[in-house]
Amino acid sequence: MATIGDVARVAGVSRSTASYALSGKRAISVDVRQRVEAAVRELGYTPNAGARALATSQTMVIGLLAQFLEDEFAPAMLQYMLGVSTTARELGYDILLSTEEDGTRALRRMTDSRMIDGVVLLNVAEHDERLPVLRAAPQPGALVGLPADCTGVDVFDLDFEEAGRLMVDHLHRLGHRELILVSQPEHVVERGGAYVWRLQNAAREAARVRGVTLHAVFGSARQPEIGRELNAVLDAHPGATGLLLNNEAAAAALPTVLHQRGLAAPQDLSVVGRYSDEFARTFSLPYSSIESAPDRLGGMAVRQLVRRIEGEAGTDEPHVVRFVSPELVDRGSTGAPPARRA
Amino acid sequence: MATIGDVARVAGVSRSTASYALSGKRAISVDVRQRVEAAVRELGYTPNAGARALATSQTMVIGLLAQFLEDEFAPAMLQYMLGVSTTARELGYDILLSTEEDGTRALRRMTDSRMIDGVVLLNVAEHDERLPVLRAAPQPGALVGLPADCTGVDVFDLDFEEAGRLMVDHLHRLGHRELILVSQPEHVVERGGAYVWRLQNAAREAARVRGVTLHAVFGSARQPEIGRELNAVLDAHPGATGLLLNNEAAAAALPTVLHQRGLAAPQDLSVVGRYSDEFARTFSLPYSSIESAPDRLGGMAVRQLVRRIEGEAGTDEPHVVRFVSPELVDRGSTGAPPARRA
DNA sequence: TCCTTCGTGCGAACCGGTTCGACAGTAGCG
DNA sequence: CGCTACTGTCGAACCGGTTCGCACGAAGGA
Repeated sequence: MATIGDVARVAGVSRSTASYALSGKRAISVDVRQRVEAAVRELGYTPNAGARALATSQTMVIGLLAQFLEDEFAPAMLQYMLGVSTTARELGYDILLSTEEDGTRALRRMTDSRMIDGVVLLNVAEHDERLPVLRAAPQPGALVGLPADCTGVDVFDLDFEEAGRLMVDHLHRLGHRELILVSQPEHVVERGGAYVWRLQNAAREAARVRGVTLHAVFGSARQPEIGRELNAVLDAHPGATGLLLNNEAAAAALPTVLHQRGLAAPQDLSVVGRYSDEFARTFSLPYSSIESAPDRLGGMAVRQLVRRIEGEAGTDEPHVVRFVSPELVDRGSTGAPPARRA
Repeated sequence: MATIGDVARVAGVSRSTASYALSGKRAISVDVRQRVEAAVRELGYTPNAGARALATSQTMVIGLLAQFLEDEFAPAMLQYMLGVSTTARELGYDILLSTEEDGTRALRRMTDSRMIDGVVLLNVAEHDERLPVLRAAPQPGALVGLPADCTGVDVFDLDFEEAGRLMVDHLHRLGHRELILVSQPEHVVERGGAYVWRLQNAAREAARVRGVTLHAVFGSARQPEIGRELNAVLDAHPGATGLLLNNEAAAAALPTVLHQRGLAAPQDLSVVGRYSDEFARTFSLPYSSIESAPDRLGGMAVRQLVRRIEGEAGTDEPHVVRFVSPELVDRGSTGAPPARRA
């Protein structure tokens, strides 16, 4: 494999001159530059990443810590990963991926051995074990997901509170007065998935303010349990005319459930979900939903991370906590409440 | 950040001695070794990955080239990625992930700049553009998916021919004489997804031998199209009593379709799919299926790749092409054909 | 004409590891 | 007792880049 020494020799210059000719960090005569470039082409030279990392202490690699927790919807995680990966590549960075259960160990390995210039943490929990490790590391980090303590990191998340309000307000405005909210499993919350209750509490509060009855339940993450639970909760609240879903499995199961019960949305029941458009397309879910924008969030995290890595954001520049405003994608599953549910 | 020089100084030895004490590649007195180890702990020393890579020309990183092609089921790809990732970690390797559309460029970048010791290619097509690049690279490669030309690489794939035969034989043995096979979209085949017709042709041949009628169709990768197509093909062949699915979207859509038509499996229709158990669990698909074992395939590819990287498999050792035998996971969706389809 | 300045290129040091060869000191052996 | 063998350590070189300081020649100004 050709080294810069080979390039220099073929071009008839010194190694340092070859380096400068390629980086452009010093003035080089056109003649020499062209000779160097010709040598590069002739030899098929590509700089050795390890050597460059050693010399510049820049790896041009970003760590991506994904964790696939039980009862969280794996395909959703994939969307975040893709958002991070494609944006990173646009900015010239590669991705070192970890899917280890023990995220702290993976993070420590990556940062301590200086394999990466910065790191993106996905699916950050309320009290995430990885955060102390990240704060102790010399590399900057960006999070997707809102922890209790945001010091020292840049944070991006969907505004789940606003999402909860939006769901309730939307149906209230259409005339609904009794709603059901199906969240993700309760132990996801207990594990630190704060977004579940962030949405739920805000929805509750909005319902209270509007004088709307809201039945909030936790649903399973799998069929057939979630199907049974949906049936049960619809049985339990025959007066409810709107269904809010903050649970991918519930959304995927709902078509069958509604069909079994002979219900149609929005004629008999208005439905609003909270998931990504990609998810909706893959499973062709016909429900209006709050776009969770995983690719966008992942992209934002990477962009900010790269700004910090490249020092455009001075180390002193305050860290950001940015919430993406939820947007309701109308797929026609909401309307005026029926006089009486079938 | 502490370097091995710092460790050496604190331990009162030379850099080389510190290095040997840690690697164990030469005899070191217990006294010195303990002093070095103490210094490591005191300073929190971790070797710099770039420097080590430069010195040893081993990065302990494996490239993972995933491509998310249109109309291929993304969550399935994720399962392969997870299989690769977890096995790599078990063997001490990290994963450099590329999801670029232009796989050749990503591959060239990774190999030429020596960021990786080897590479796993997912979703390999019949005539995959990445293969010439891989063969020209100094690093070994392992594929998941069967290309036309396997020289110079290790190949792992599900035995799709056997899978096709197994599906047909299984239903034939139960007494079925007219079957429908729904494959993935035709343009997936045209793009080089040979596994589609490998299964289909073998199923056709098995049907011919057994005297079974087989209606083979290509299905869409999305709802609602695939739902309509399933209805149409069931309408078109009222005598068919068995349904074979080599199409994740079709499997996901089938529960609703069957419900709409008032059919139940296996009473009215026997169903056999071809997807992973993980997929079945996530969407709670009640159909028996040929396990596509993505995690296992990914793991096998990595294991073989690491053997080559670490030279256990001499460079001369012949490359392997290994097919995983399909296994039918019985979820109770097949049985004797009904006297007459409802 | 002499001195300064600028444009170019070179040599050497450095990044942080690993590894080879040399060399004391000690043990083993006849 | 002298020779060999082995153990344990060190110094130096090397991996392949980048970057700093310096030198040299030509151009420009006084």
